[in-house]
Amino acid sequence: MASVETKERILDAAERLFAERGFAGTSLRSVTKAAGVNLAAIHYHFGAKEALLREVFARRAAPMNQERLRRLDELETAAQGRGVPLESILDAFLRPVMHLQRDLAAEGDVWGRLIGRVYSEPVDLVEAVLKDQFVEVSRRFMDALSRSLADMPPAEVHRRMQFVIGVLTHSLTGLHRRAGLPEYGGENVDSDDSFESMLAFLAAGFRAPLRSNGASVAEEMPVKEASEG
Amino acid sequence: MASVETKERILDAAERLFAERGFAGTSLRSVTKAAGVNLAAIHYHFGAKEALLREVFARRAAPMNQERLRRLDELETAAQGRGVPLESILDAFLRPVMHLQRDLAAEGDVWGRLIGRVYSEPVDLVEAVLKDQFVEVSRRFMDALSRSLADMPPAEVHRRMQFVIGVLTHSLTGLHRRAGLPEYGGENVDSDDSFESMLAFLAAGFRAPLRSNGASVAEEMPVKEASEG
DNA sequence: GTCTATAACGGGATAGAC
DNA sequence: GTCTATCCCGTTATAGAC
Repeated sequence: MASVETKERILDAAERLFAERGFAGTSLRSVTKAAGVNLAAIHYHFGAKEALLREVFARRAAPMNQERLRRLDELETAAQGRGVPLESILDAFLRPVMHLQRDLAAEGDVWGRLIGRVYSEPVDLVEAVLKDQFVEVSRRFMDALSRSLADMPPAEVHRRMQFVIGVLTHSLTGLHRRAGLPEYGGENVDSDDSFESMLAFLAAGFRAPLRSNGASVAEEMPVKEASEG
Repeated sequence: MASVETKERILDAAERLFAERGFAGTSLRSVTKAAGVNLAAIHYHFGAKEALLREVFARRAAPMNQERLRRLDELETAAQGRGVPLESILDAFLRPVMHLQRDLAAEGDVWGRLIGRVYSEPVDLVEAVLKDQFVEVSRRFMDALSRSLADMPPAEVHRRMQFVIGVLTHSLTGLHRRAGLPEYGGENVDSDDSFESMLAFLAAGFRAPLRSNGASVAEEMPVKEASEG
């Protein structure tokens, strides 16, 4: 009876601490302290630290990704094989994250920061904990994008999808709210305006034609006048 | 004499380990082992773990940011107050990172991964270690962008600049090379093609008009029929 | 299911010889 | 400048009482 409460209190506390300090930076003792439980309770319920992170993450990610796939299914059914519009695909990918982030933030939760942070944990940890949650979503959305953007090589679609994920995770960490420059306004990342802005940015970026292979990293930048070095 | 060598060996080893495992996940003992030096040598040369991170980061970031500012100066001089084109500003911001990343990667260095990772360290650490390196660059580029995009509110410019940073840092971590789906090609993030793709994506995204305030996060997504793309 | 107690180890930092 | 040795604390994980 109290076991369920205990388990959820541990999950809540761990979610917050992992989000704020990362995996290595969070001690199990700090979790027990924040949750008001005993150290042994964590090992009883989860077995080990890494398994705790796995459950913390899966608790939110699983329903979120189901919702993403549900929306994509709906779009593809409606499209009847004609290819789903890019904006709709991106919307189906991004909106469930934002919904969940917003709803949980209202309860004081920090899922948004966690998902952003977990992406930058050491690779081994990510593969052990996070990868399973995203394999299907990645494949399904990549396929949908490739069909929608038939002119774009799959490798390029994949690359641009990584840009989308970069924008998403960086926004979710909300780091710039404090690390950014205050004079330009501490806008909330999860506001509706911000989501619309993100969607417009990403859709336009995704559609950008590849430039006529002009400059390369090796060349200098295209400054006309001023000399350079 | 050997002191300089020792100090640089420590910096090199610490750069690699911080990049791979993060700050909290890296022990000073692991650094000494990788560098082949004594534990006390780190405290002699740097004083404390956080100061070591600061020096590791500043060693690369300082010249990189000077180069960014030099390029921006050049552009603004050439523009004679007429406003620098968006693409050139983004180029000046992004290319020095890519140059440095590519040059160091050729020596087996991992600066790219470090800069990507450091951005996702706990906020307090970022403010203590990283913020100083970027205050001037942020202000200068924000000003240039706001002048170039005179129609866009500064808060929106700031928001979109965060999107740029999200794409940049996520690309630099190179995480998707392993966590992504292998069948779509393990493209190198630092290839010239990838840089051109990023620049085209970001410039187009930055120019995207704000949508006519149609949907909001609270509303449902805009599935009409199945029409167009 | 929850507790106390402790094992077994690794962490950052420092003193002081050389 | 570089070393050894050590302090002192925190870490994960487990054993076993209740």
